[in-house]
Amino acid sequence: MARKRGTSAAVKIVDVAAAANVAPMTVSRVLNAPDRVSPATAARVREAIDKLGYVPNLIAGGLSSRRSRMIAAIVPTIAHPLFAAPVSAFTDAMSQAGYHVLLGLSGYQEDLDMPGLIRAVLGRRPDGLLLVGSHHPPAVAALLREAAVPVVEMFDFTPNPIDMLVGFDHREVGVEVARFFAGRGHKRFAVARGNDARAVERGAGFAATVRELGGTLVGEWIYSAPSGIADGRDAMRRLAPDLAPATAVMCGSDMTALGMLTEARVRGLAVPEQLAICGFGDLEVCRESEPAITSVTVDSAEMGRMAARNLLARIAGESAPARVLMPFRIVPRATT
Amino acid sequence: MARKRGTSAAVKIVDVAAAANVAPMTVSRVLNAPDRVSPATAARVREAIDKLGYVPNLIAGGLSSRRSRMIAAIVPTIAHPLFAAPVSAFTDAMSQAGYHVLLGLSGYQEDLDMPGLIRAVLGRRPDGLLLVGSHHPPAVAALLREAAVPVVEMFDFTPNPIDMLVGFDHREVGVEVARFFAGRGHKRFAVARGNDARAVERGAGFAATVRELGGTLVGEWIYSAPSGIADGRDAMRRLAPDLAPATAVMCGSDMTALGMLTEARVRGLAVPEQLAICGFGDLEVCRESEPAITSVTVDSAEMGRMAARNLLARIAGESAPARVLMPFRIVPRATT
DNA sequence: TTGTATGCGTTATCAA
DNA sequence: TTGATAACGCATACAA
Repeated sequence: MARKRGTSAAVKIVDVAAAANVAPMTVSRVLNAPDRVSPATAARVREAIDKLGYVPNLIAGGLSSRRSRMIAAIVPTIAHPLFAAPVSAFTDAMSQAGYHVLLGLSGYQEDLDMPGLIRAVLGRRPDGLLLVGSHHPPAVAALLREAAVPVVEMFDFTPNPIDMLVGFDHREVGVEVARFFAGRGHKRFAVARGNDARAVERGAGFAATVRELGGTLVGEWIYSAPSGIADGRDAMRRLAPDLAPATAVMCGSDMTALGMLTEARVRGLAVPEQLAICGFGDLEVCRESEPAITSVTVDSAEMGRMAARNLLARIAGESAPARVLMPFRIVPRATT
Repeated sequence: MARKRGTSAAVKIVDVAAAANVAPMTVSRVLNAPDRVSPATAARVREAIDKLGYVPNLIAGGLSSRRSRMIAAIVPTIAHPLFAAPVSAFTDAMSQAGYHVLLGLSGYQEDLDMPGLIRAVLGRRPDGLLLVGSHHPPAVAALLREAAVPVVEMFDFTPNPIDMLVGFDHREVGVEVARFFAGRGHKRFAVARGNDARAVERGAGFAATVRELGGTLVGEWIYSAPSGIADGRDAMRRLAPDLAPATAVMCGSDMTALGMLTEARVRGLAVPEQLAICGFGDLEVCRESEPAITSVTVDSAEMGRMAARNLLARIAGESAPARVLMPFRIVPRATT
């Protein structure tokens, strides 16, 4: 014996096996495949487990079975409610299925070493990955494809997912918001949005549709993601000179929308008469503000659960759709 | 050979060792203790690592070294910004130290099987635990003490932590808010808060101090945590009959405060003349609302980093303070 | 500075 | 239905 490690007082599978007068393998089966053990021995084993307070070592189990029962979730931030909701739903669904979620925060900085983050996480040999967003450096997709691990991307809807995708079409959101405004007679439009890829797409769809419908884009204000209320107030201050006569603004998020609404009130601008506002995300802040803010809603909890379902199916070797397009809907409220 | 497992195509430490003409142990050292390897061989090994795309299996490493380099974070919810900020900061700090964070969502339901959640997480053999909040079922503390794993509790300040504690004194917050209001001449007070343990403490401190100072608690509205804007609007509707003459309200969170402010505006109540409002958390929503809302601020990002620092110190075998009391401060704004 | 032997705690596989 | 055995891929302890 060439080692002198600290004798772990922790109870192991052999201890349980000894206490129950069975082989370790039988204990393992009681835990992982109960139907392959006779009820009598299973009961005896469970008794021993309880008596000894045995907590199976999933690290050892993972090494042996080559299944870690962990999922890595790579998220730009959990501090924005837009992401917190689907990530929570995803985590809950995974927990119920017996998986644990490793949280990786990628931030919004371009200089973050995303491939490094992915590599670090792959060292844990996760059974699957959740990526929030679909705009990664090319090295990331290569890394993941090579690792041959199931991946779901969530939030975006792009043509060539790394593996699977659950999201919605941000460009189409912009298109629909423009149509919604136009349908209410608006001719003048503006945008206040973040510089993240999704907001860029929504902005592009909006601008293109505005042109198509013969409207005018009178102003555009771009801030750094993630969006806050201050960004909306700021946008209002910058865009104010261009907002008369009546203009309809698409905001990058509900936070931005609330900020614009707040600043509009301060400036005595009539909403929606002089300024119509549409947010994005349908957060509580929109529903409960006064006036209530029109917003684009998407069932983000369902999106998280769907991502979990598809990932679990793929892990189980079942088929799962490569791309799931989630619906969205504009909820008209008092700001339009 | 009694097995026929799938021949893993994955590159392992022996493959790198062969490619670099060294022993596997040398490769391990290049990765975990570079100063114990000569620069020449280290360079050769790194080259092999890059060429083969070797990603060390941390599960195997963890089993061998008995250090998982994982931390489990048990949080009621990440969907509330009050928790999202410190948990983000904690996760960032841990990532920088080479640790991964396992996310466990405990929710607010009493019926959640918290001991079960803890046991499941302990199966991963985390090197440490972060618990948000200090009000656990007794079984949880027993479980964790027995596991002999470093634990930090965050957010509360209680006399007998399981292990370590970084938080602030919620009762004292209530006391200070009452004094703050009284110092501005208020005699009539009300509370709108959640039913979670921390809000209960703040409410108790507030009520006791109000009595002590000869004021009157004219109303109290309690909702289910976590708090939202709707809870604040609701509170305003319920408390309205009791709010004349001028009353000062302590809210359970900034969301509640924003809701009350919104509903007060709808009802034409003058703020702060007829109704003074103080929130809790100092979220952006307070700073950027109009009027800006007075709130209690605590550096929650620093709290998360501090929790990470202390946990890392303890893991490294260094000493770390058992209890760290974080300061808080009332930020007077336009609602008081 | 580098290498060798061994075990970390579990599960897949085959045999009984 | 149960058991014996050999990996799983790496790092510790010790030797050279």
